[in-house]
Parts: sequence; structure tokens; C-alpha cells
Amino acid sequence: MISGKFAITIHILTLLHKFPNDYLSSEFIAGSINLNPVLVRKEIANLKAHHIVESKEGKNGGTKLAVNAADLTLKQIFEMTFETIGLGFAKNQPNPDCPVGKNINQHLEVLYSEMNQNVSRQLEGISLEDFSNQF
Amino acid sequence: MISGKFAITIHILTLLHKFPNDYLSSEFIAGSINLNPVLVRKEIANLKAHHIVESKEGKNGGTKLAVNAADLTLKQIFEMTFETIGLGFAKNQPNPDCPVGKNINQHLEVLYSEMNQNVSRQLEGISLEDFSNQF
DNA sequence: AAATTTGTAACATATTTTATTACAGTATGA
DNA sequence: TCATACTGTAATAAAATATGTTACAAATTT
Repeated sequence: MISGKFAITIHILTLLHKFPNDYLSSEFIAGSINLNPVLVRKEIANLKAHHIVESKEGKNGGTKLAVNAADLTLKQIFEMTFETIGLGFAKNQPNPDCPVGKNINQHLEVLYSEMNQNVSRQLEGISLEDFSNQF
Repeated sequence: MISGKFAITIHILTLLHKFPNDYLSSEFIAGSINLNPVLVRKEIANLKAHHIVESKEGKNGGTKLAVNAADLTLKQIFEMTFETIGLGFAKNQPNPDCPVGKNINQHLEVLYSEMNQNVSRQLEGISLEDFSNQF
């Protein structure tokens, strides 16, 4: 399911890239996104789990990039934020006695999987540095 | 935002393609999807607005395909169901005093627009007939 | 020790999606 | 012509998901 995680995460990473020498606080980042700092910290927790950023607790603490922005692709960010492209499935199990109902989700899965590969190829060609340098 | 409209619509159209000589009732279709008939009728209303299906009211009424399945592409269905691919925007207006916040949505829009073109090209190559003949 | 910040859990609110009920209008055919 | 079986659509309800808030322990700096 699609949510704003990708957008939030890329916003965080762009900021970190713009201030490579500072530990940015979640409050500061939240001020740029206009979002609750707790939500920022949640996304940062995810980035930390993937060793993309490091953070420091305590006074003057915060977060900074731990990888080279040229090596981090939007595809990786896409995947780290658990995003997948899809156009929905029937929520309730479709009728198994109907030849269409029985197989539709399986066929949709193949289609969506191809869409994801397609988008992944595109996002693989864009680094965080590329994205950030647009600003 | 992504929902199940595309999946529901393609399910409906696949059924209609499988029974080209019958007017299928929303109840019958809903039984295959395992969905409330009213929701089926809503999607059919949309298809009717695009002249993809025709329907007949009253007893023994229902819906049938009004176009050649070979000529209807998944791209068209994608667009008719108002779907777009995206990975979210910051909901709240990002901070306009921050160079990143000020421009991020605009840059995301460009990125998402490219993703949509990419996916559209893919879906353009698949007709309803192609999809339906998998079953 | 005081101040500031992360990390995280628990809870609350808002938004979106899906489902239900209800009923007027239309066509069929016994 | 009347009972039946549909569509079309509005109004409302429920469920699911996403987003926001509060609270506070733990860590670090000065």
C-alpha cells in the first residue's frame, strides 16, 4: 500500500545531504517537512536499520548521512520504505467457483510485479545526489 | 491515491469479455468479485461514461461490452479508473522558507509523472483481450 | 545537575475505502 | 396490467489505514 513514507524519507535524506557536516535534529527536519517530529524519528529509525544514516542521542544530537549520496539510489529508498506499485486487489477473496474470480489475483500479481520492475529500473538510475542537486 | 478500482474494473471487463453474448447483472458480477453489487454498478457507471460498456435496465437487464476487447488497452482502463502512480507527497504544505521544503513537491511531481509515463507505456501494450485470454 | 535530544510505546484523530440500505425508475413477460 | 427483476443513485455506516499527539525513559553535552 502506498503512503507518504517515500516522500518523507527522500525529504529527510535531501536535507541531510544539504548539511553534510551537521547532525540535524528531528525537530529541525520536521520543521521543513511540516510534520510531527515523532514521525520523522520513525522514518529515521528505518533508515538507521538500513545503515543509511547514523544518529546521536542527547544534547546537540541528531542525524547525519552515513553513505555516499552518489551511491544511494531512489530504488533503494523505494524498497526501504516498503513501497510497492499496485492497483489493488479484490479485498475479499474472489469467488473460487468462477474461472475468472479464481485466478484474477494471481494474474494481477504478475502484472503488478512487472510494473514494479519497470519502476525500479527507472529509480535505479537516479541517485540521492542527482535528486538533491536539483534544488 | 490508489484503490481497488482498477482491479474491480478489469475484473468486470474480463467477465464481460468471457460472456460476450449476455447482459450480465451487477449481482452476478458481484458474486464473482465477492463485492457489494452497488460498488459494481458504480464502476459500471464509469465505464458507461466512457462508452466501454452498454447496459440495459429492467428485468433481464445487465451490462455488456460495447467495444472490441483487442482495442481496449490496460492503459485506458488505468486512466478511466483515475489511477495514478505516486509515492506520496508531504500532506501538510512543506515549509516555504526552506529551500528543500519549498521545492520538494514540485520535484516529486516530475518524478511521479515520469513513473506514470513509464507504467502507461507498459500498460499500453496489453489489451483486455490479452489479459482475458490468460484465463 | 540542567538542558536537549533520541527512541519508542500508547493512544487519538483524520482520512479514505468499502459496504449497506433504501428506493425511484425501467423493462419484461406471464 | 401487474408482479418481478433489474439499473441508477443518494445517503449513510462501518472498517481500514494513515497521520498526529502525548508522554516519558535513556543518552549525551555543557
